[in-house]
Amino acid sequence: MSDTTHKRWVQHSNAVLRAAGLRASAGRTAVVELLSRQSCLLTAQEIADRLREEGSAGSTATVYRALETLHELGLLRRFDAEGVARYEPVDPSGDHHHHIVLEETGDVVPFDDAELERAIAGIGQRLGLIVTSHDIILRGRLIDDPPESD
Amino acid sequence: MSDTTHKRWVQHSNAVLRAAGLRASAGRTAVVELLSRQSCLLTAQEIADRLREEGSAGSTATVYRALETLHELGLLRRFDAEGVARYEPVDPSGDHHHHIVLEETGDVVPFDDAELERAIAGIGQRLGLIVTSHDIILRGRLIDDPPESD
DNA sequence: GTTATTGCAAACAATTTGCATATAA
DNA sequence: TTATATGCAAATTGTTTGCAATAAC
Repeated sequence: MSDTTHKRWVQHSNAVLRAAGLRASAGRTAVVELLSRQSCLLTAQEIADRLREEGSAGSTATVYRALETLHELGLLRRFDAEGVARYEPVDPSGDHHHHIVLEETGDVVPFDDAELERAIAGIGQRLGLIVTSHDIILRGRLIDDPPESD
Repeated sequence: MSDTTHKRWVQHSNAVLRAAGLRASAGRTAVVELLSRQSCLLTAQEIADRLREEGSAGSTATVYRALETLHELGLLRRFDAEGVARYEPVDPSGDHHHHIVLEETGDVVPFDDAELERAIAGIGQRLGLIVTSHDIILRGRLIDDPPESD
């Protein structure tokens, strides 16, 4: 996400929160701020740690509560993997990406692919249902990397 | 999966386990048996409960250990969602399906879609990497269902 | 016999919750 | 003011592990 997109997401989030009757409180605001700077997956712990590092408020409980609220309001996307949840901002313009986990390193790399989106868009009709969201995680490696040999 | 496929998976699993130097022990065998009958996602707890119901061996620890082993050997697929892991057999013929979570009920329905598979198959080349596996979860509702209104 | 496997209970890790206090509106 | 938000600590939930007893091969 571009710098402008970050700001737009913060504003959008604030608007949605206000509209839901919630307040611009310190803890939640700090979480929104932090997430807006980070375009890709963060865990609750990582968020809590960083907030504490930079001196912002943010107890574990507050971070978890903020993430739950933001997720419910559709402002965050959530991924569950290996027993931990990770979150990232949802671009209000509708843009989104997916993730591929590199098997060598465990790194998570965002990607997007028009062909894939097209296929997903058609699934609803083919199966007779309304698809409201989708999560896709690929696993693989860079083409140059040697295959695993442990 | 058909009845025959179930049996094939059990046999395949047993072969792989033996090849890995592991024994045909009671607990793990019961887990394999149970999973072969259930083609779709089960949690460790569900497995442990069912085993106990039907009188088979199966402490929590054994179930978790069996699932870990089977997953490592590529015999199971694992999905993380809402803080719980779910497992299902991997069809040795390479067939696989994906899942859609119905938002009304939480039910998980398996589906597969050739178009989607085709898109995924092409992603590797388009992005310059080797995709070794993929997990896809859709969320949505049946076309007749009324949209949520809470 | 030797080595893998089991079950129990204790240990863990991620997340949630109760409650009294602080704070935005 | 008054309802929302916070922080702490305790409680839950899902999963892992140490260890002595047991079962496969």
